[in-house]
Amino acid sequence: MRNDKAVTIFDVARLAGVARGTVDRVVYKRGGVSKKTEEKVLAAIKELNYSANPIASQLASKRQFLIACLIPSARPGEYWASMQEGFESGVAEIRSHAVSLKMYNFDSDNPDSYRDACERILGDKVSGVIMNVVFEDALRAFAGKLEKAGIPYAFVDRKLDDLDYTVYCGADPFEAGYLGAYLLTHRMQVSRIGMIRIQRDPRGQADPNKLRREGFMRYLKDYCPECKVFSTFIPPQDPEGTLQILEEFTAAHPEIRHFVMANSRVHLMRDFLVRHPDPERSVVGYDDLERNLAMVQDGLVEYLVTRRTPRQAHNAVVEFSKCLISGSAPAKRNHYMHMDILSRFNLKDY
Amino acid sequence: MRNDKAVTIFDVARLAGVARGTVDRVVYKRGGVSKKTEEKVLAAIKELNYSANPIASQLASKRQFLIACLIPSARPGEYWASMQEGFESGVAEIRSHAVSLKMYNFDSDNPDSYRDACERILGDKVSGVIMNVVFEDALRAFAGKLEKAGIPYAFVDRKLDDLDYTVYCGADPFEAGYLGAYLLTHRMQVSRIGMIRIQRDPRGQADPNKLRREGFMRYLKDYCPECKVFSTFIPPQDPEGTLQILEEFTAAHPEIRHFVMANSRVHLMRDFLVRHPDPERSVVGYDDLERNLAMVQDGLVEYLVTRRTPRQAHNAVVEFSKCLISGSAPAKRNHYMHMDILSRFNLKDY
DNA sequence: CTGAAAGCGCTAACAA
DNA sequence: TTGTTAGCGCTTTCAG
Repeated sequence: MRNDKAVTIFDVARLAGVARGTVDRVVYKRGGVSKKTEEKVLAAIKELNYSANPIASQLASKRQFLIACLIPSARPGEYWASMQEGFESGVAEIRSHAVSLKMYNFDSDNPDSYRDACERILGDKVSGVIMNVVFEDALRAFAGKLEKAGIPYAFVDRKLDDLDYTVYCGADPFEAGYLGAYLLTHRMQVSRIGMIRIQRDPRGQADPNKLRREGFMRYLKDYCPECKVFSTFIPPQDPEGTLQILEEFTAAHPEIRHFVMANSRVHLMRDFLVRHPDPERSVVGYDDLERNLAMVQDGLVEYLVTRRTPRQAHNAVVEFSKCLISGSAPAKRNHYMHMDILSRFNLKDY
Repeated sequence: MRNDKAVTIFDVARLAGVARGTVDRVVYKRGGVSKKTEEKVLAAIKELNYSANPIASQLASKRQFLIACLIPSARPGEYWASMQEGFESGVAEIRSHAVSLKMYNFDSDNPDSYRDACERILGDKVSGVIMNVVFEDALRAFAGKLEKAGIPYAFVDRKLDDLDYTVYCGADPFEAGYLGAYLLTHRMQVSRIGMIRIQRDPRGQADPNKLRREGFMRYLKDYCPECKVFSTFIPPQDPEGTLQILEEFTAAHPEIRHFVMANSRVHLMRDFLVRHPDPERSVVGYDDLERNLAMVQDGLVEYLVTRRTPRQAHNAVVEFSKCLISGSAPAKRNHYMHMDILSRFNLKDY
């Protein structure tokens, strides 16, 4: 089983009666080989069960791959920042210096800055692009251009199913929503739930948490049909305003003790929760931002539903790189990640 | 930041005014270099911020590493089988053909077969050993011999803290126990818990789940001090006997609706649970065996506390290999894994 | 103690 | 269309 280790390109060449260069041409489908020789080589490869030594290949070829990462800019600790971390640890894993990354950040509230970043990518002649779904229409236009230019692209976290992406790494948002509702309600009698949402200035942006909310509502329909959900919207950049809105909301609905935030910013509730302690209250949030984890640690959030954001990104660059390096389609195109449940007692080492 | 990519051993040699071979000797502390030259080389390395290209290094050195895996033999689907899977996927990740694995299985009920396997390893002149803790005394003796022979070893899952292992990958069993008690009791009024244990023929075997049980009890002490735990023991190889014991146990304690199995075999309760359905009952188990996952899927077990067994093993061989290849101590010696909570609604893609 | 040189298995440019 | 050859960056043996 491990004796195939000895099989080199040289053995194949000898058996096929050709030069090493020719074998190489066949292996990498570089063309310029007669049908007949190709068959001989292929036969020899099969017979010897040859597969190229990636180490040697790496060393000899000075090929460089530049992967463009197209994601919103973020401050440290925000969602997109941990995604960026994941990208970087991904290239670290494929230790070969053959792959490098370039960030193309844009303002997630500004489609023009997005289009701008796309243009820069097209101008830079990168080998591939990893991205998320933010502005759907602009994304479709960009993907079209990439395909025309023969540049492959991959999705992290969210994807558009009908596009011709190379790989995808992410979790099912509908299921995440479903799970969140389970965690918020099981073992309890819950008749009212407060759903806190974020005021957004959409400008063509796809609603990023729609599917999560749908999953959440679906669970209720399936298991707590009598349960009612009341929503309110808070301004993400305005702690004062947020506090006030939450106070008004809870004053108007004093019977609500169960809250959910389907977006990644349950930490925005912190002030409110700290000021109005209530042992009967239960809060479920999403995503493994530092500040969210701290909420769980401090007992303000009971459950956090998440997948490892950095790992998702990490996997994406690893898988995508493999495709680029090998020049072939991935063994598995869609990599769905398991959803993690985080509580106060399994937070360590996450 | 990426321009250090150009720095080769040649640059260092030139700057230090020595031959490449000398630089190599210094880098790998192979000795035979005068203090003075060594300093020059070290200075040059620091100045250029040189670090060896692992790809080239790999290719040039024909070193081979054979890692011995010392774990109990297992049938497919059992705990040790998934650990073995993880080992194998680990070597697959370090694609370099420099590392290979050899399994040394023993009968987990038979210390003699264990000692036998140890002897075989010693005879085979392996480069390193990955193992778990089963027979503590015999293990200590073996570890001593390994140290004497200069063979490094790593632990997966469980470890003995006072031994001089190279790396460890696993999860904290005490915490796992603590978490399990939380999941079994929170949001509920629980005053009695049934703990199902396995009848074992110890013969010098360390009790593998002691710490888990301690963690479990500790949680109760901290959060449900009035809660009482009743134990019973079932025979692992005897479904009839198991059923009968469980029936007797529950007949004797009809008020118990909360059960825990701290070992990896909650699936042994399946028959009983199926025959005596009870929507009020709650069961918590451990470890991600296929058959346990099926119990969760079928609603027989409410929560499973686990870490990815194969991943643990996978990480162990990857980390251990890195140490072997680089010949140096690991950056991080203890790799603690986060504990996963598995429920019916986040089972997919695990 | 140190330098020189022959590869490791593969790629790519150049000849033929 | 195919063969030849000079490296990739490092290790290791053999002289000196």
